[in-house]
Amino acid sequence: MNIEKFLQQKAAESVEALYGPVAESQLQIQKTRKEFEGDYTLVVFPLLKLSRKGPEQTAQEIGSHMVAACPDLKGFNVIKGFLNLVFEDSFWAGRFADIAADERYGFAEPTGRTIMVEYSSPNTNKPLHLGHIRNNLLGYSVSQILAANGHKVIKVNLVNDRGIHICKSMLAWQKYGEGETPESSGMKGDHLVGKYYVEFDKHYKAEIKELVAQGMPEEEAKHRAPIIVEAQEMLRKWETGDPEVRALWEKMNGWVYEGFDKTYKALGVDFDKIYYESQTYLLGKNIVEEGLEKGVFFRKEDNSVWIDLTADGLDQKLLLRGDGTSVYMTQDLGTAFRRFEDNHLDEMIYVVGNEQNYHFQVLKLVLKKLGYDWSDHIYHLSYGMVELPEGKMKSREGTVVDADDLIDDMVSTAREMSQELGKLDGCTQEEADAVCHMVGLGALKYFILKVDPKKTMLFDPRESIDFNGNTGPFIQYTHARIRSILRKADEAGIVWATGNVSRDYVPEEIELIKHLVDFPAVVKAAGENFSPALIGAYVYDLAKLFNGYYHDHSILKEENETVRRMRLQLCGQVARVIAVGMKLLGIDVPERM
RNA sequence: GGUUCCGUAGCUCAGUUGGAUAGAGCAACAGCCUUCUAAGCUGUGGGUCUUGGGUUCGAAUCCCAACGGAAUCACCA
Repeated sequence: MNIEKFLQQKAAESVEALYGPVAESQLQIQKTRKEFEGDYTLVVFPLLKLSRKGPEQTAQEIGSHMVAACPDLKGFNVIKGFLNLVFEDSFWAGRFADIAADERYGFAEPTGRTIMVEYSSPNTNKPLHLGHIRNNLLGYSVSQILAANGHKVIKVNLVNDRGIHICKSMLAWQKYGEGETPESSGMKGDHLVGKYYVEFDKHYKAEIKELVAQGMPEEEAKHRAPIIVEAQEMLRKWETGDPEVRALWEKMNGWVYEGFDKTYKALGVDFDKIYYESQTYLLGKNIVEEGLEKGVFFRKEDNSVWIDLTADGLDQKLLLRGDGTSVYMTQDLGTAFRRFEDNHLDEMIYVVGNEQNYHFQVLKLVLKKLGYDWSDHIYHLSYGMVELPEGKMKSREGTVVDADDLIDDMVSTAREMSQELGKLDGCTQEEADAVCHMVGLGALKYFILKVDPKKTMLFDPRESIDFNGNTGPFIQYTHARIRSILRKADEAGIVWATGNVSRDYVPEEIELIKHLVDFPAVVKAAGENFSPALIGAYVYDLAKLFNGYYHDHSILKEENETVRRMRLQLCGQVARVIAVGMKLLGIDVPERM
């Protein structure tokens, strides 16, 4: 049951009885701000035309009528044009009982809708960095949130495993690698391959410089440098299926996948299906044919195929090269088509950085012009870049924050902090390791996910990510403290999960129950807005509320048995909602820390 | 130059379809551990919501303009 809707209904009845018919949009119910007394507030300004009275008097009349008509309401007060309504404690006791009885609290009923979420989508020529971390965490979290909203979610990863950039790493390894392998070097496979990508670039730049010194224009040198010519030759060989090149490609990609798997595992993300571009890059040509037949596309003299989007405020866009080979857009048209056909998707979500806004705008528009209705069900979850204080991260300039390094740093910081505080002294090494990983990753994930996805965010490597304040560890710590209380209650043989409970609440308890009541609406909003940040803010507020309560009221030491039981149950539900909420962010919470 | 997005405290960020005196955290300062975990709690200071117009009972939020920043406008993916 939605309390806002319930109150809106009650308000409508009262307003109609007092002043006549009223539109739903006129009845604005919102939570009462905490500096005023009350639970929910009706804004009466929009109703003044109906009542033909001043705000104060209108609010008084509606308030009196509502309280008289609804036994759950204890009273009301009016400040300016705001009617603040107060519920009986018994009402909140009822809501709390509902929550406790609902084993799937926060999860919506199945909708029957199938949604595919594509995220991660790395290149196999270099290791993952902080930008990929944001992508992965967002994609995974949004998938969890959509699933909680009752949708069937298919998580997919489209690996960009072919193309000139891959050949660059391969060629450099062939020329300068001297047979180096992950085993022989002790390097993680993706890092080893990345090393040769950088190596290529070094030699390439040196060759360009030399050619320019010999008098060649720079633009020409970029195309004529021997090493790039060789890389392009390698790509041609790859495309014709040259066994030697293919074998090298498979070997080096294998190293990269092994490396990626470790990073994915450390991040706690996974996929239901992995696509490889080497298998999908030929898709889409039939769509190009179709577009030509329908007259939506056109062919230029050089045989290349285009679509003219100038009437839509965009440019002309290439869809197929003159030699008949495909481009990025061709493949994306093909894969989108294939995915909707094969999976009967209701929605397709691409978690891709905002640098590709234009691409997705074009993709949707092209499909629309071809007459595919499902183009409306493509959504580009466009997230902002992660910037460093110096600006954008650039792989080739070495100004990237490496994903594995960052994860390791976070875990070791968590370990240092735990040792300093003596938190894990009683634990086995295994338990301690697990908690440090949980906390370190919790700090990282929360740091990333608490920011609105669409906004550019800043990461300063010189300032380590916080473990105090509005952070993942703060929330994890709150959970651990609650679990500790419940553990002690059980150890002391206190029966708290069943039996009579007090309904005599302190204000902080009402606040906690009110906050718990909001959870399903927050999950819904997070799903509709594809925003884990909403969940993050909610869970943080809940933890903060609880910590204040914990500080001021004893739980285990409460002598009145029914009060103590009520408090323990409240703790139990707070811990549960924290755990579920964090799970939607892909963050685990510990039993102790 | 065209298109899109952004501009809130010293810093990092919240601010639900327009609603009450714009909120957190960090940093700074002052307190609270013989009491369920101090990764916690309480308090103080800190704001022309970039600027200027407009819409209205009411604007950080909507509209227009200016200024500042980012992305993109590839036969790369």
